[in-house]
Amino acid sequence: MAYWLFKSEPECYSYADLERDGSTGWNGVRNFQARNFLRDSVRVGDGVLYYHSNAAPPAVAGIAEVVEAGHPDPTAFDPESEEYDPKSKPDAPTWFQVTIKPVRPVDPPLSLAMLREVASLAGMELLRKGSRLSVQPVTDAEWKAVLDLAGIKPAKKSRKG
DNA sequence: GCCAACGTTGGC
DNA sequence: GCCAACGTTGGC
Repeated sequence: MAYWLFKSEPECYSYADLERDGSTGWNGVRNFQARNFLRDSVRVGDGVLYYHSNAAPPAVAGIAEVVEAGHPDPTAFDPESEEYDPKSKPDAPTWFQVTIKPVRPVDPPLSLAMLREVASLAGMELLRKGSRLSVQPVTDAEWKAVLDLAGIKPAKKSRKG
């Protein structure tokens, strides 16, 4: 079980949009490092911090969960899509997506400014100067700290009976 | 709107 | 393989 942070501009696709849709393919990622995470590392059941970039304020707006691991991003094959990439072929896809579902909103959202004030998050990729990675790993400690700030109790581990 | 930081492209 | 030019990201 691993944790991730996914960025989305709320004008484009917000956490509320995810709740409305029930689940979504995280498509349109066109960065190789992020692609590698989606293709190789993100697993079913992983936790996702849903981050609103280019927002006022930029903030973690929700918690999501991975329901399908990496598979080809269909928008890359679609000439009608803005994300179309003719170099990506169905038999040799370049771009991948995972499918996520909403778990619960973070309300009020945890703003970037608030996260910067938390000592235990000082090493977080999101807070690194110049960080632009749209799919990034989150450590166990960072995940716990963020959920704690959001007032969310960690999910009970099923106890061996 | 500004601009720093970054990733990609392409000439050589 | 280098690196300048360019386009994009994303906070402010």
